[in-house]
Amino acid sequence: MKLISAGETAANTNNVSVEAGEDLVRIGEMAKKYGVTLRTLRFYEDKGLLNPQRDGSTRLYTRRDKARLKLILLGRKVGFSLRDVKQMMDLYDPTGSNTKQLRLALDKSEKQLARLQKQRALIDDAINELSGSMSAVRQMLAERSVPQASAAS
Amino acid sequence: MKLISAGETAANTNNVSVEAGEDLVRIGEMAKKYGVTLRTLRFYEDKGLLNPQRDGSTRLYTRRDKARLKLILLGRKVGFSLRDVKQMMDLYDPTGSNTKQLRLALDKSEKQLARLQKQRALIDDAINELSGSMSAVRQMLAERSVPQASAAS
DNA sequence: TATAGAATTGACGTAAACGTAAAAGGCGCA
DNA sequence: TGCGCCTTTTACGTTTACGTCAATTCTATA
Repeated sequence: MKLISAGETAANTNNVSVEAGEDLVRIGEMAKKYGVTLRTLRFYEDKGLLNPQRDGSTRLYTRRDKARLKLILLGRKVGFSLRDVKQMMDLYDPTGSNTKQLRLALDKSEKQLARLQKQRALIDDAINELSGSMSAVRQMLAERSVPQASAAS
Repeated sequence: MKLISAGETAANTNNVSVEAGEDLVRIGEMAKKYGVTLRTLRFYEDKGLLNPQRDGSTRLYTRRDKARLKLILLGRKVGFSLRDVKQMMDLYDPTGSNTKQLRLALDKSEKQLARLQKQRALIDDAINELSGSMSAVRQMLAERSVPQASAAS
């Protein structure tokens, strides 16, 4: 219902990867490929973690975006917040040695490792506490189901 | 600025525990005693987990409330939600054997234990993954700081 | 060309456990 | 009588990572 010049139409329609073997994918394929939802990809973009190209309004993800997404997912897996991930990725400079980025990543990793170990300890505590009260409860239930032979000791 | 009968005033003022050795405490003391905030106590009450008496509008916590609060805190410590805690406490019947309550508690505990163990496994994974990438990063930084004698393998 | 299937932006909703004012009432004490 | 402290209720704010519509537009295909 909108008139578009033939040139534009020809350039944008159909064949998605026309410029090079750039291997561009749209959001649906991207989501499927990495097991995330469309919402997630848009959210990451909104937070400045991804920057897909656009064909008109359609997002086109390059292999650069794929690499970044992999990093994001790894980061999330080990418990980094998206802020942390962004902060680390923002330091990436394709022309430099990225020493600063690596140092930051190492620094954050050490802290996160400490957090994880603390969490582990907390969970262990909880497990122990819970196991303890569970056997107490089992005790009570057992005594209750055998009301005979009680009274002493 | 509001007229209150002398009787009421005499009955409500000053000495808080006048009825018996009931050992009633107000919210401030209660909070201090258990290391929680006022907001938390009111929140728990709002959620039906606590039911302090009232002296006018002032909350007065009995030892029953203290026992319940201890349970709540224990529950939170081992990872139960307030909903879970409430569900279990709601089954408490001071006249019965509470078998149902114990069974429910045991059931929930088993599930929670499973969750905790799963979490522990996840954290272990994360720790391993993180340690791995940390040593990789350390590698890169080490190579970078010794740029001499490079080129071959 | 009609229609189903993607994709877009925008915006409110969710979960959990409180935090944080705001405005006001009641208490003892000097 | 004024001050300061404790307490009350009400209600919106916080955090994180999205979920879930809704209204539209685009695109491919039959």
